[in-house]
Amino acid sequence: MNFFKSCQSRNAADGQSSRAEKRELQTQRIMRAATACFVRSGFQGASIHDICREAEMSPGALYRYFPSKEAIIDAIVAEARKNDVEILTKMASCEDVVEGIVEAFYNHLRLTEETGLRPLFVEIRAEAMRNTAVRNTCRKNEDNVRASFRLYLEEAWRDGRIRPIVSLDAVVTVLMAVGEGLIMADLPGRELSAADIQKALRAKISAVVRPVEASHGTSSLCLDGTN
Amino acid sequence: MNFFKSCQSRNAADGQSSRAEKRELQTQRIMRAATACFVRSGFQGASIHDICREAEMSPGALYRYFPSKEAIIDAIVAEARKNDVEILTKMASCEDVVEGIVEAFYNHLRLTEETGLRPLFVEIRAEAMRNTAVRNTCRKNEDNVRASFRLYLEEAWRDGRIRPIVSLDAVVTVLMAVGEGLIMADLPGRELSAADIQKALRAKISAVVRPVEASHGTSSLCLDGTN
DNA sequence: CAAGTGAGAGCGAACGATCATTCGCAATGA
DNA sequence: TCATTGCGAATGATCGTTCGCTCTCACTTG
Repeated sequence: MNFFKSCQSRNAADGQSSRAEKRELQTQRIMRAATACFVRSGFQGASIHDICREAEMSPGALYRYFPSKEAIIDAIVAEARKNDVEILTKMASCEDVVEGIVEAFYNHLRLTEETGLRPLFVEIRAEAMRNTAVRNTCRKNEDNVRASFRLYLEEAWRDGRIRPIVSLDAVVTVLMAVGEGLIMADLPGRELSAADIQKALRAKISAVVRPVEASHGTSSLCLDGTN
Repeated sequence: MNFFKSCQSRNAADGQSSRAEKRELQTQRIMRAATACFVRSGFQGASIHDICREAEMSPGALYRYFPSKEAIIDAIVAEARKNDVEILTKMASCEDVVEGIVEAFYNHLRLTEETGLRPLFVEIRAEAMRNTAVRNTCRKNEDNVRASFRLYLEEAWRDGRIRPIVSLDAVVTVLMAVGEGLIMADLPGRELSAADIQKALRAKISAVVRPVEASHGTSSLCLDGTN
């Protein structure tokens, strides 16, 4: 009943926003503002008033959409890694395992940089160390990524495309450490070419995963100058 | 004149504490307490009152030793990575490059876990993303580690013990990303054997660095079961 | 050696600022 | 008409920091 009522209200090719749509829009507006503030000052450093100023909204209005600051943080943490999905499905469609992983890492790194979300990701990691709710959300995200990696490697292994060097779980663990580390590492000031980093990554990953037909894996990687 | 006077006071084989020694002791006591609080609640989450309670000291007393909370944070950040030095010198004395690096990483990981300082390290990384002073201190520490790695690899390269796959800078960058990533990664709940991780690391590092006499590097690494 | 002295150390109440959150009320619109 | 939304002043709590005070003790002085 209520369900039908709320659905029938405005559903045609209607540019205007229904009640629920507007609510969704405002919620997103708050989350976008909060994200900007958290990037700038961290979870504890950013105040509700900061977020309100950024969202051009009063505290009273904001609290109509989120019951607490914690809830805003939780929502943002839950949404933070939604881009991982497409990066991982793109990876899964790549036959060459080494190249697939390298590109996934690189896309992950590039997207993090482009969206300016790097400080947020690190902040989330820090918060996950003490806040149980955040930790659980992170863990869930991580489990998904982990499973994707594992499935990807497992299939390639069954097809005889790769020959893993240790247990798949160990491989995945170190792989994910590399991915996280690239985000944490203080690259921006370092002035290192993307190609160099990709090359180093490629070598590293092919080592732990060992493609059987080393068509370009081992042989074409050239030894380079000092700088 | 004044200098000599202040120096001559108590300098023999004197078990008692001079003025300066006591001051140093109290400073360390505050830093220890602050570290505990920061691990528990983060830099912004831990209050001066928390630190005072932990240090069993009044706010007034604490402010005799540090001019501000910021100063405490700065001091802790500057001291946080002092253990890196011995890990790196230990590494430098290891002829086998791959083994040296693997062991350095592993010691780093183990020490971080044993001291319970993992949340602090992540917190520092997050703070470094926005706080300039913290970032500069981190950068300085990082430059030291970076230089150590580079020197280590460079010497081994000159001696013909390794054959780097890309520019040394790229190798070092990815190496450090792995090190950082291992700390960030949510390992504790994962129940993965240390040996497995070491093995995966070993393969990864030997790939990017390529020991010329692959005495045990490439050949002895066995392919393992799924789990 | 005894008495005196002053800088350093410690305390904890108190400060103004800021925090997350609430509430009464006005405006909106289905 | 009434549930929803927005507002912004107000709330009590807590924040980092200060201040006036007492006490301690290494050193100077007589």
